[in-house]
Amino acid sequence: MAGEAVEEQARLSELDIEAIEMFISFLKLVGLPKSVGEIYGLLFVAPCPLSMEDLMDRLQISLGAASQGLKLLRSVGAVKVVYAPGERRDHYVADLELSKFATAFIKEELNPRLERALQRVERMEGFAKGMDPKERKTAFQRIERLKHWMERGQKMLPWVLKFLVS
Amino acid sequence: MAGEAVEEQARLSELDIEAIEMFISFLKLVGLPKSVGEIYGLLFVAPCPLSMEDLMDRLQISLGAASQGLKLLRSVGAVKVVYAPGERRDHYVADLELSKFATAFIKEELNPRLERALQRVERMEGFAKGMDPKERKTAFQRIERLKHWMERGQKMLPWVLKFLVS
DNA sequence: CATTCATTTCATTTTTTATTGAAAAAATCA
DNA sequence: TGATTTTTTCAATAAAAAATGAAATGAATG
Repeated sequence: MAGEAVEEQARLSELDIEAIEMFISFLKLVGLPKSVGEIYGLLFVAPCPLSMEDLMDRLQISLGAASQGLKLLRSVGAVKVVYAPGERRDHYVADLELSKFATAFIKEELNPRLERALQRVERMEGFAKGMDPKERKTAFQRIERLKHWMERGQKMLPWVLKFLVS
Repeated sequence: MAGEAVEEQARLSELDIEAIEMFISFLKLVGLPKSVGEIYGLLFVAPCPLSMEDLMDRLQISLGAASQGLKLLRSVGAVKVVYAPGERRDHYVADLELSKFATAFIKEELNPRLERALQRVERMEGFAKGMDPKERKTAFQRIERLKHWMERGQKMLPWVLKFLVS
């Protein structure tokens, strides 16, 4: 009980910083907050599993941010728990398969929107039927174009997925 | 000077609302604010060109939001100005080519990040060289994986673009 | 099973982003 | 040109999103 838990300086290497900045930037693209990018970036280049406290100390983020960020990353499969024998704390490693983010984005963001959009298009066609002739024609043309785009999107997605999932 | 400019009720049809909601949802995906989705959605189904005031009245958005939203939409080519003879105000129509949004996103968001990322990867390789043997190996493996992914992304983009641009 | 340590949850605060509207600038018209 | 209308800009405000940290929950240890 003598050696006190002196606050570790917990520095980040230049390599760490590059990785972190890179992932902040890319994950923002799919709507993920900075803290998630930080966590994943650090884990991506970490030579060994890190505990939540390691992450908090080195990234200077709060308990809540660390816990929530890890939860999210686990939920998309981008981070795995590693049971370190003799250690009380859970330790985490990055799953290096970056397609995890893309597939999660497609499943959680894109596909639901596409589905809702298809329902909308049907409703829109219903509304367009009740318009007067001249306007109806252009309305249908435009709705048709929307449909065309959704179909195109739905055709492209599986292809993109196949391309992404190594 | 008798007939006063009584505030128009400026209702939105059910069709308008479906279109607006749909575009709010999709454009948010590429980082565009709600007001931009509203404007484009309304123009997309409008049977005739609308003025900025039309948009403000019907969408209940401010002058600033209308002006800035139109500016952005024009800048990506998603909205065109139509000169209505005898009319003082500019009128706007939607360019129905939805790929405009995708290409703008790729040019303005994706590509710049990819370029920065490639520079980062080079720097990271430099840093990794100065690490001790055991850590160096894994570091290089991971950086290699990043490179692999960027290349894959860069290969896929032109293909996606070709697919999108009808 | 009681205590300690680790993690999650969530109300609050902070930060970021979007919207507003008044003032400036630009365009139109007589 | 000068009066008037339209559009842009931007500082202030409002709204949305993210981060914080204290309290609740859940595990591990002895």
